[in-house]
Amino acid sequence: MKWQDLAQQPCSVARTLAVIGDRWTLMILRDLFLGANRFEHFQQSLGIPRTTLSERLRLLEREGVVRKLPYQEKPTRYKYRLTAKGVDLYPVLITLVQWGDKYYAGEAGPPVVHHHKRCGHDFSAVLTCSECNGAISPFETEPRSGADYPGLLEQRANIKA
Amino acid sequence: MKWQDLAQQPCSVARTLAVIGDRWTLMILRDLFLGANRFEHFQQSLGIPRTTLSERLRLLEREGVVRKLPYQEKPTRYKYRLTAKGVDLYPVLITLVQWGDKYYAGEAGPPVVHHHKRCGHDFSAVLTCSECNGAISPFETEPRSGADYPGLLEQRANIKA
DNA sequence: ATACATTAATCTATTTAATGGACTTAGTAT
DNA sequence: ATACTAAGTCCATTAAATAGATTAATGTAT
Repeated sequence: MKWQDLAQQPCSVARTLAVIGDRWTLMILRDLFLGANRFEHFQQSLGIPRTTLSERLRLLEREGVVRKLPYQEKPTRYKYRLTAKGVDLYPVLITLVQWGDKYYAGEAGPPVVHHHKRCGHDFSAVLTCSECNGAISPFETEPRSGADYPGLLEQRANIKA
Repeated sequence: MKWQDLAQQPCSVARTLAVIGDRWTLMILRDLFLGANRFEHFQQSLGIPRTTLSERLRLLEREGVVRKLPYQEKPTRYKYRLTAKGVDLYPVLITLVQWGDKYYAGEAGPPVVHHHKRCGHDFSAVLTCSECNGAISPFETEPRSGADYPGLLEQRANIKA
């Protein structure tokens, strides 16, 4: 099965990965969250091949994750800015960072720390429940089929331990 | 620049993506969190080429994200189980799901909802600050260079708006 | 004027990775 | 004996990634 076909599945992970589930794309998003916004910035910061960068930016723009904005005339040149939809990927990037910090930081500690300007402390992000505000542990949650997808999980449930 | 070289960078995003930053790998992790654990499960559930699946599982095992456990003798056959390190990827998967739910669920609503057994409600996950417990907005945070990486961000800071 | 510099790409040839299908191995069931 | 299962591996084909050169539209320095 080809990759693209997976994106047609009724699965929010698959659909999300069809847009951003690529190493370079996620690195571009990292740079965007750190303030980079121009083609040359991404290219130099990441060493990404120009063709690949061009193709990825086009996809992100088509999907409304970034928007091209002119920053000068004659010749008109564009920078890339995260849209609201793009900014909504912040939790994905933060959770990726934290896993890397925990398992791959080594002796030197995390290369980047995250500061919460509101409270004035360096923080780590904690997943909490929208309903009870308690911290979420994967052992206390379970996936359930959505209203319009009866039996979706049951299909996978005939899985032996 | 090749992919692998990026993983050498002092960046927790890059290092994390070197392990799990691949579409198939993240889909395999999705299946693991839904309870799948055998080679044939992943292959049939995802339609992934067997060579690719084999290679990805080997990498996940090598990195300690999953562990191979025998589930029968004669012939000995193995299933895959998330390690503690693997379970720690739960926040990544949940945030990916939620972004997909928000932007790609369509009319029918999310295909899967997440239930918090502890409080008895379907929930969405909210990122909160470990220090003040407030919800985290990307507009109220800033990245700072880690103690042993002075100037790391400043290198990227000569970026014009 | 001419040459050089910038920026954002694109074009092309080469290298690398993904894909699909058949095959293997060790055992069980008919 | 034959068929079947599970977890892979092997191999030929196809697609994607990569590196390097080139382009286009300007502006700046000599």
